[in-house]
Amino acid sequence: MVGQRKIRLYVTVGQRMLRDSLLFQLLLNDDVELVGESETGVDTLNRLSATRPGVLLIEENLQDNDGLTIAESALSLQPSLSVLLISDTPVSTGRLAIYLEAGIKAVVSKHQPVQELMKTLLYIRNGQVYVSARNTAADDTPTALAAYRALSGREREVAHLMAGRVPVRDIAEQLGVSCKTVHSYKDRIFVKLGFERLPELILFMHRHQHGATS
Amino acid sequence: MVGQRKIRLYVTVGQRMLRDSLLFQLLLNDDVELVGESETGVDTLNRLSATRPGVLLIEENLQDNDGLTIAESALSLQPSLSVLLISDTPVSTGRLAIYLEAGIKAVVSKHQPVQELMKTLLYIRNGQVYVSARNTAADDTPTALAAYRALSGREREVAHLMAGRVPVRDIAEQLGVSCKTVHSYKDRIFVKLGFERLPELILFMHRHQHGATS
DNA sequence: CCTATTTGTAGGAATTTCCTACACGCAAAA
DNA sequence: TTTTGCGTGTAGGAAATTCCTACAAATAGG
Repeated sequence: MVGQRKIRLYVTVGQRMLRDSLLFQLLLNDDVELVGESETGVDTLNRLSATRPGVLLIEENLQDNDGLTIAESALSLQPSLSVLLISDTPVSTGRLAIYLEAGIKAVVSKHQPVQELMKTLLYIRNGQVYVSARNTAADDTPTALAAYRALSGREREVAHLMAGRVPVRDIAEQLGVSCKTVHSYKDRIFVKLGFERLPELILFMHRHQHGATS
Repeated sequence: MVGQRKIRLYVTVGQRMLRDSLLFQLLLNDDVELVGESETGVDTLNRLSATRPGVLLIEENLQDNDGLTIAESALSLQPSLSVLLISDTPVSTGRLAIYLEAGIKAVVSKHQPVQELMKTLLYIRNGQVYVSARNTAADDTPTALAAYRALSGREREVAHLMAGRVPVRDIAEQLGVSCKTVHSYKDRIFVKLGFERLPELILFMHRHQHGATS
């Protein structure tokens, strides 16, 4: 009962590289269904009625227009649309208020981690507004960090080894337990930290100096 | 014998969102070992000798400096370094020449697909220079597209269904073959198109109108 | 017409994912 | 203090996935 129906997603991001890497991330989630993508605002508006997205993920600064304007037009065309704006800079409370006023459901800045984007997307899927806890400063994985500190000894060992890309088999051997046990640790670690795939853990461990392999 | 030793990668990208999503991509490859990351050029230079990367992936336009300058400094500090520059705009032949002159191994623009980045990274890992085929215009998955057209009938059917997130089991049933067979198709499709994970296929199919699931 | 490759089909082994289980210890509640 | 309960170390099972290998029929090139 995580989420009811699929998220019909439309993505408007100018640069292909960012759009692609965002989409690769987002599409890993089964609930995300891509219904369209554009580089520009006008193109987005043109294709809106044909694609009928539930969520529009759109950059604030587009080549041809600004995202806010496009979002407003889109909302007038299709009021049920949930708009998630990606801003280039951290969002001040004042700006945020303006956005919300305009009917935008959430704003994520490019200075926030990608995971934030997915999280926000999941939140606003049903038309709810979502304001992330502290999106002003360089907050960063505060949740994950707290969770990490709460890991048990064994879990940390495994987390460390996994982040160093040590194969499960070797970890099991080193710790003198069965592979199954290692997998259990892995599962628990991922659940506790809220991660889905190895790169997330690697990156996290690296960033918190817990990952030094050698 | 795909690649000899691991790629010791240092990433300098200003915006967290882009950096993260690029890293998530790149770290999916076992051969990539992240040794450091920075948002700024000076920070990169400071940490260079401590991290000793083999490849420096750096944005052209940094907040504090321009990537080219930083790259040149980095190269004088550590001549064995392979620098991969990420430019904001498509790269003209002239600019490319200047970059190569400066000792940069390759340039990828943000208007190119992410896969291009990984491909390039793999190419330059051993110090070779890599100039992608046509990086001027909106080329785009020309390889994959050609490969797609060369898929056999059965393969296309499976590709289509998989892109629509139909479970393997259901595909097998629909086509009246065993799950194993479907997996074989899947493997072949991925090999032929040069993809690694489902989102790539989904995106590709979507972009070429082959993915419409009703 | 004959060899070489592609295509449709599938099996096996190793790994991974997702659950469930369960004893033990420590901590809070009674 | 005795009980109840949650977290931790440990592991098993089922299903799915990945990575190979196999092999006959179809087909394309000579």
